[in-house]
Amino acid sequence: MTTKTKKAGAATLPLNQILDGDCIERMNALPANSIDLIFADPPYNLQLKGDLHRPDNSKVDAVDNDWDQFDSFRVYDNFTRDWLAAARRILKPNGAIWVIGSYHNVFRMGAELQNQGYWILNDVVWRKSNPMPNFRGKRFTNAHETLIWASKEEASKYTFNYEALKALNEGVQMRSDWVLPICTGHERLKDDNGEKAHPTQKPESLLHRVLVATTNPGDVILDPFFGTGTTGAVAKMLGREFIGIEREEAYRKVAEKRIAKVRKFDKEALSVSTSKRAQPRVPFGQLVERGMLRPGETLTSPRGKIAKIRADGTLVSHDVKGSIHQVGAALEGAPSCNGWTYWHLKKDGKTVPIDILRQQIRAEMEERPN
Amino acid sequence: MTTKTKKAGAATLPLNQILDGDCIERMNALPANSIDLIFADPPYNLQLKGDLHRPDNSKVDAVDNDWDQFDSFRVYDNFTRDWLAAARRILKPNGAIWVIGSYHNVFRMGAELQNQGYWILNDVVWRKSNPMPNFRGKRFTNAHETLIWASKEEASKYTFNYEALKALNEGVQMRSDWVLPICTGHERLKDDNGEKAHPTQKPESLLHRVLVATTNPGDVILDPFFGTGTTGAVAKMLGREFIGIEREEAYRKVAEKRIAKVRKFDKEALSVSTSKRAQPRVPFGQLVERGMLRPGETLTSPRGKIAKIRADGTLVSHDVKGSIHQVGAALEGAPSCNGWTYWHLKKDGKTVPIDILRQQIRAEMEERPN
DNA sequence: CCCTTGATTGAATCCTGAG
DNA sequence: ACTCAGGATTCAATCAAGG
Repeated sequence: MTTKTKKAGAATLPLNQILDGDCIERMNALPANSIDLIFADPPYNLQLKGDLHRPDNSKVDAVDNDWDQFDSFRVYDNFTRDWLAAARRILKPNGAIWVIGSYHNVFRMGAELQNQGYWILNDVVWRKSNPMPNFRGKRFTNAHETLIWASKEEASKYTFNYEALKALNEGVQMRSDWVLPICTGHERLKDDNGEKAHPTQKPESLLHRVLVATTNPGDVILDPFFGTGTTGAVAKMLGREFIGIEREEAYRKVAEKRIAKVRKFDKEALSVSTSKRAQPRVPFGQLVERGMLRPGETLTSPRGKIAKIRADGTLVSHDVKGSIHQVGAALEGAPSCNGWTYWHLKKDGKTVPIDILRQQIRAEMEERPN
Repeated sequence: MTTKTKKAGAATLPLNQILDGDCIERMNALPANSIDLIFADPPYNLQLKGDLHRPDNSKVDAVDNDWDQFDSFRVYDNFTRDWLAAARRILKPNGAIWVIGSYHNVFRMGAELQNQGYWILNDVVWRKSNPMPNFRGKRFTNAHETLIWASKEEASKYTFNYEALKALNEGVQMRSDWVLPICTGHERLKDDNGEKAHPTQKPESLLHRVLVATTNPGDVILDPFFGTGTTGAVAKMLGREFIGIEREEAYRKVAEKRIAKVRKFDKEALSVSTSKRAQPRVPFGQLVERGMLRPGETLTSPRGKIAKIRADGTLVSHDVKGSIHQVGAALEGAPSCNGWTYWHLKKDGKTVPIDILRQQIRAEMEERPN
């Protein structure tokens, strides 16, 4: 993967680069509706305190009376409002965002996401398997951080690789609580003095799960608080494109060096389990046309209902006529019915769902795609 | 424990009673600085559209009660602001509050808590061991709810029974994520028709942990959204005083009957509250996410079969795709296969089963349980 | 009595493409 | 924008019934 640009409407995107400067200005300079996914790990209120200014630009002092505290929330809220608005503009209509935070800032981010019309899809808890203990024993060990996954708007057709995530979780659907270790050991980047290069480096396993779940290969992922580039490193591994924004030169340098060393996984490794929805549609009538089923033959349901196949690929059962789905639904008094799994036929003495015939056709299409 | 009143400054408190009517008016009628702890489970403002059916076509019994309907975020925010303000006035200076919610409302509650000068001590995640799945496969299983624990103000000397919680947790610090089952079975209260008496009854184990952690015997606990009285029932068991407020007569009746039956220090209830530790199940996908195995790497079987690892933790070998177990079984023509012992990798020149990687992760979990 | 099997259920912002 | 219809989609726990 090399640095390149990508056409997005009239303008181009600076792909696989780390932009310097203020993330709001940088995002405002990008074309609207051009980004597939944003991952954002913004600074927390506490860490911002030294930098905070009142709306009139006077410095906020460290006194913790109520007014000052409210004032600092207001400054943080303005900051949150502005970067979330800039992010929303550049997201594609079907784009989505992830934000991560702790109780210091995540409630304000979540409320502002909702206020701006983002549509929350899940809040996800990153449950740290090796958190820092609470040394003074005055509170519960702070053992998790919260992520919020939201689409640009309620109507967005967001990306979610359900089957891949289910595969990652040994065949049961992935839950909203993720147990993952914090970033330590050789993965934790050090600066020239051997100190940790960034105070809150996120583990690559976290980004791996986020990107496998909610992007596809080739998607463009933007991280406005790039830090030491975990998002970029994992995006590159997974065959995605990234755009990073980071105002601290020291972090940019570490990130560039880090990402240069990353190798992309090979193509076959990047394909993931897909759902049936992604497979080609096979009309039931095709089974009849192909002679796999004969008009006049009967199908049975698990509970003993019977229907007869007609030449046009519809079924008839007493006075009910229609598609395999409609007749199944009508006989069960159900709002809907998947006829492919509902109706069965006798084959070699065994009763099997007609879906196995569809699978045969799909296998053929796989071999000889048209 | 009987109904009684307690001197609180000039006024008295209606202890161990369920007050009817609006919780804001009722709280405003109580003396200031008189309550030790508030536990609040307000309406979540779920915004459900159509019906939802399970794959077997049964209909999900949704929370569609009038009390959960709000016209807009603005209306909900005003409601939240008013009841949180009323709650704060009646809390003692060293008092604290717990609120519980989901992503629909918890961010708005958290932000307003901060705005009003409450001091957040922890956000706590209730990880449900048996949540309702995501039936359509469109999102992550919504497997948790969030609690926020906050003191009345930053300077409050709040109650935290560190050692008791540590004991509850088999000798290690209690973390901010709690694994507890949802309320089902005989604990779930039924109405006269045998239907669930309340759509969102909380488990007693949850309240047990909250009250043991942050109150002492004799403390006064107020619940402004009392429902069927879980807070009151557990408070009574644990020798605390409670005040409930509930505007629905049906819920009040159920709660009164329930609490009358509760005996103090009910041993069985105590034993229910300590959740058994979950078996550490390690999905193969986690080895990939954690970088212990790389997508694209190959695994081998004892008899020389080869498979390649994909980014979602599945394997591919020629035209066979699936979990480590599925692919192993297919290649051997066997009905099943333990992929952990079947598949091997090269490590330090030796061929070893991938199970040693799982053992590594389990060892880590052993060291730092929970 | 035990064991197996099947039915039921839980705070849910739960479909999508063709016409 | 809309409607219509194909057809994809579930985990853990409790409890009752049957063997």
